Amino acid sequence: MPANLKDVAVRAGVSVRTVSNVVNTPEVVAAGTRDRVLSAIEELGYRPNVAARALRRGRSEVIGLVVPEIDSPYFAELAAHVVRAAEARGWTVHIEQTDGSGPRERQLLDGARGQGVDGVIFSPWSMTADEVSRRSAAPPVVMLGEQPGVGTVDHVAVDNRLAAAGATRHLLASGRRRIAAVGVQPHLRNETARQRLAGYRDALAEAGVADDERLHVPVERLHHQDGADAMRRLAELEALPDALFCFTDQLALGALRACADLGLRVPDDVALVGFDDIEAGRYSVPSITTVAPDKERLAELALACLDERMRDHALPGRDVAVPHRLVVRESAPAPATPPASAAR
Amino acid sequence: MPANLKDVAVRAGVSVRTVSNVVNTPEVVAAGTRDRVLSAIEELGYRPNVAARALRRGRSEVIGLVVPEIDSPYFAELAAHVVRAAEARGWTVHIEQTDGSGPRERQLLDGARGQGVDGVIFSPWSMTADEVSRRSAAPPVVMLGEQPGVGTVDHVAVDNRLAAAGATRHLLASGRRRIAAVGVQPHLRNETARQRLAGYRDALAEAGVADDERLHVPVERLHHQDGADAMRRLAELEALPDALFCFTDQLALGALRACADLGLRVPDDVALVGFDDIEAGRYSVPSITTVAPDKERLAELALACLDERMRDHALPGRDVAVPHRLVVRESAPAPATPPASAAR
DNA sequence: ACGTGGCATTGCAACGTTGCAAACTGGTGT
DNA sequence: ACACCAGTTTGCAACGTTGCAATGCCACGT
Repeated sequence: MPANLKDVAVRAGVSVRTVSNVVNTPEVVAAGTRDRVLSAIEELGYRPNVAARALRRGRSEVIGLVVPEIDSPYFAELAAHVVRAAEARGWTVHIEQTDGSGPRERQLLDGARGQGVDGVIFSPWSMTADEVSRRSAAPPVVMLGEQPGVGTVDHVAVDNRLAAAGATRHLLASGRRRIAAVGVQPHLRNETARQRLAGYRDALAEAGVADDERLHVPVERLHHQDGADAMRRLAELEALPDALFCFTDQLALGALRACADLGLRVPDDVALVGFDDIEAGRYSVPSITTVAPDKERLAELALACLDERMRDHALPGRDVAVPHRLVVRESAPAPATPPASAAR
Repeated sequence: MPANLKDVAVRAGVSVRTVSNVVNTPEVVAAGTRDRVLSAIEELGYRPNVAARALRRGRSEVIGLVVPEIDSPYFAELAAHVVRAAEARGWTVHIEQTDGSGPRERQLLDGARGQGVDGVIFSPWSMTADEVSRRSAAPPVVMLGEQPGVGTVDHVAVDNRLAAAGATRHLLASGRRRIAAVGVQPHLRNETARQRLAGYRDALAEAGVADDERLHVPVERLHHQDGADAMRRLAELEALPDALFCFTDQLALGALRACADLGLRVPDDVALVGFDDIEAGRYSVPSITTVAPDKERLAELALACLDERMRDHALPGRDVAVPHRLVVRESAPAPATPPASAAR
């Protein structure tokens, strides 16, 4: 049976309240008393009971991290940063997976209410900020990824449209003209995919390249398999694309695999750009050119938002931008290297 | 302010205790009363306060998952299974990262005591079962990975020695004779690495192949980079190895990348076998032959152990085996395809 | 000697829930 | 008519902590 405040108090010959003070506000306790209490704590191995503390204080110092799937490299890397940043604030992190299901997203968010989390970092798949805002009783929520309307929740994200345009421009600059967009999700209200498609179109329009809808490849999920399937479908077109802008690195890695199977050389025949800068893309052959969001910053900013929002529930929804950069690697090298078609 | 039992009780015109009964043991409440209470719960959006419940019951229905790093694909995939299996039991999962630091492992395990977790799934890096057992005040712990002594904690793992021997035998069967072991950790008490090395040696001995210590490559961590570094070091030997048994897929993927840089063909010049069966290894070029532990089963068995141990803290330490199989892919194909050296 | 102020310590109550055991209800058996 | 029983419902207390406000103590100034 673990020791409680009372056990420590008896041992140190002080009141329960004084022990509590030593634990929480040591500066108000006289040095002598403090030392005596600290030894008693040490001897008994006392640890505050978090349940009692949470009940009394009304805060648990626990936040929820709700993601589609923790085993997708992007979310795994993000989670690592979130856990580290949370720890720096003295918070612990509960992980929940929505498995990319809308109903489950709703259910988890509703459940969060009583689940003793002080706030939630939510990476939505199909829910929008509006919908989240309407669930009034829930604890503060910070959403990852852009959102169309500004509800009563914050959202923290890279400027997906700008980033996608940058990636596409990079491909255009190296002479590619038939650029596919892999990762479109027409049936879902997934704002991130929407923005990336918009950015892709911006860049095409800028360059005066026609936006060929046959090159928009929808996917169910964002796994390797979906990227591979997408590439195979593209290979069936009468004219092959000369580049793919994949909405995630995982899709790009899947497409890369399919290229190998199809006998297509990357980047010579097809250039690939991904998004997320996951570790695997740095070591693949060829390595993946990608849009790298500053994930550490993303996590830190999300927690900072949550922190403010926990202090003041009435805060209006905010829109926080996270820096990103294009990391040029082998799958879509810098323009100096023209595509094989131009070289011949 | 969220509704509590009292609010519901007032609304339904019953006592607090009856509402509690409806929530916890509906079968003892008369149907009429039950319906009235349920509507009140619905109307007020009542959710039990988990902190109060945990305080009163002495159980939080939260377990901790302590891993070196959640962003390593193996741990990410494992975590996904653990979270799903925990959810099926009505538990939530609290994630902590040790960053592969011994002191942090100890600190986190000690901290777990008061942290309101009912149990811990611990994937150790350098701590042994003996050490964990000695921390008496901690909640029940189930360790992932084999352990030398049987302390008072359970451990759930594949038979690493057997699995490693199988992987090595596969390489031997296809004619490889200079097989490197990548992932040795001599300075650490990492039992998993130890067992895999032992299995590798078993297979070599069996085949009458000398165990050349120059082919044991130590690594600091298990990242892609470490695998790539290992391969580069091996390439500096006077005689190149004709195969690598990498202790994790991530190391294998790193080695694969280094092979590309060194102009070595896989599997023609060098065959690769990994361990873990992470998703990325299924889509790399070439795909990675690997030892696949049944991760879903692993998670489920670990939780089952924890469950039993939570009911009976005095249970002796157990040793639970998880099934595994060798998945043959391109990086080390079946023996039918002899290595390039033999073919010439 | 006495009031004053600052510092250190304390007791009480409450957070929302559930274990326990008692109390109530209406119907049944004698 | 009365005791008894099963089926429902209830009140009280306690889990371990902390907010609040009050108390005790001591040295200082007048």
